[in-house]
Amino acid sequence: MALHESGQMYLEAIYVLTQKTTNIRSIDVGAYLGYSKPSVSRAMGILRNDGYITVDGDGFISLTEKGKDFAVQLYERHTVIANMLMALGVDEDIATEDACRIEHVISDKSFEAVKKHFLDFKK
Amino acid sequence: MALHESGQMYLEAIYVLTQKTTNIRSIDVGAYLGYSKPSVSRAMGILRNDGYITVDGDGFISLTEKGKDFAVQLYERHTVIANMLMALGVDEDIATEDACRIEHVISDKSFEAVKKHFLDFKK
DNA sequence: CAATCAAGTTAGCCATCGCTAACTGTAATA
DNA sequence: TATTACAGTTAGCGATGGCTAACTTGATTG
Repeated sequence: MALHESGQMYLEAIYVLTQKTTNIRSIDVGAYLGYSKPSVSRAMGILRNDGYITVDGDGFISLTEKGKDFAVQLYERHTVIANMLMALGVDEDIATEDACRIEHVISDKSFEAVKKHFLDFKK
Repeated sequence: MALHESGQMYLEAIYVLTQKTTNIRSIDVGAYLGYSKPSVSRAMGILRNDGYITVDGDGFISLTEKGKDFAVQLYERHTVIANMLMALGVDEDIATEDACRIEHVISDKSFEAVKKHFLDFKK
């Protein structure tokens, strides 16, 4: 099954946290996103069930190949969109919030077009 | 109450239809959006309740001042975002679909920044 | 050793927003 | 006039995805 928007948010959070620290657990994901334990628990069940993450006996979360591929793509979208907005003069916090929402709804084609333009624009 | 994303979609549809034809009814909105009669009926109830539209005895829908202001803003976002994507080489149908989703999630500040850049870029 | 705390899960509520089925009421038509 | 068609509404289902309350379980600590 394809990931819904909320699943993508959780996956990206896991990826970001994994870059900073090793040994990530559900509680850390919840703290990062500002969500309750049961919400995270359910989401982790779905991500695990769909093969995006694995969870070991101590509750530590790892991204599978599939999960990491997806998260890396999402995170690239996030950073490109946020950087583009900031380059146009938008404050970092607003650019980040907007990137968080736009990254889930923009098509591959539009994203690639925006990215290409932004790279040219920076020159 | 602030309009949710679906309410914004209905409002924009009403606005677009009103530009083309007068005497718009729920059935036309449903046909335009591809939604069922009950879905439109509920949405119209919410828009009417929140003061975005009025509905006369024959079921004809009119935008209130508040509704029109909102719809015009939304539609401007839609056209600017779609035109921008097309200017970057995205096909019209994809640009339109993406604009439909992005217009509901982008902040005022980011939209204004994108719009300004796009106007400069066109020169 | 008992009490407490931390992490996770289960059960179940609520809102949004699609849907179908089935009803009402009015207008057109055979 | 009786029937049919059309527009709208009501009732209620199902998915997503937040939440609280309350439980389990294991580790820590007084």
